[in-house]
Amino acid sequence: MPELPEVETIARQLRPRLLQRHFDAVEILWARTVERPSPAEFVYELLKTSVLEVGRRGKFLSFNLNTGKTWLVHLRMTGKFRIQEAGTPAKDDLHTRARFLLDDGTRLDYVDPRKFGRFYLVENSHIITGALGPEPLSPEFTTTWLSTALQSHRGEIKRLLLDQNFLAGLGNIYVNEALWRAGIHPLRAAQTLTEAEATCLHGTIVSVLREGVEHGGATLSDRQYVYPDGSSGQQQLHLAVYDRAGERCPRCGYTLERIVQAQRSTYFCPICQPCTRPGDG
DNA sequence: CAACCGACCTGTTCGC
DNA sequence: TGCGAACAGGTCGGTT
Repeated sequence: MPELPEVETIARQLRPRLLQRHFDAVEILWARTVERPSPAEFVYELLKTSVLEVGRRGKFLSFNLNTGKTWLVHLRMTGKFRIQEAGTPAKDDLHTRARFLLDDGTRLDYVDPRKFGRFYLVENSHIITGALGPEPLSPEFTTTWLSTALQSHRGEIKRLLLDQNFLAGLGNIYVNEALWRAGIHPLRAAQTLTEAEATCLHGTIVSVLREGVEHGGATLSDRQYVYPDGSSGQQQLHLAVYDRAGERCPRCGYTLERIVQAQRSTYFCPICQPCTRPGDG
């Protein structure tokens, strides 16, 4: 499910539920969910600790613990958290991979059908997130930075924007949307973007992510819950191109196209996103 | 280096 | 209806 806006929404929902709470019980039902340390050590280290801070870095959720360690979660494709209120009959999901009992009686389930999501418990979050690129919604992500950074990359702009070590948090949905809004063809070589295009792209990356957060992220699959409290996002109603091959471009009315790039679907408008830069013919 | 590909997994949808 | 192929919001590691 999650790109930056979805992970941010999850963090915001979990924060008030987890701050100052202790873990009274921790169960790992699918061992490979815990990347490090071992599942047994993970359980041992988490038990009886409390949560001082809930945050996000790129697509990672982070929980700072009173032991000084940090629990990081990457949800990958299908990871989800679900809060089950104290005193209500707990519903079991076939795909629950880990369970946490909090000291207020709340149960926190980690559900992940495809088992791709990973937990990390580390002394310093930098061990896991240190190589990530800048946060697109932070002051360090500036037009100047983007414009300059693009110049040293010969590869396709879409692939580059999906690279978390270049910029942290964009995924397939928001990259497609940002490029469409900026009128930039996804196959363009990054370093061929003009300064004006880089400036525009910077603006669309920020706006598409901000809107995503404002709308509570995108919920693509209609089944089950998505967020810890059982709610869904609304950003999917505002997507112009993602998963819309064959439909009309909201801007010009031409038929949207799908191509495959780095083994992932790319959606774009061949009219609004010409494959050459302005003035090249 | 960059591009490519399989691996990791399960579920849903689409085409014949 | 059934069955296999393609596809899915992500990333890593090994090979050209």
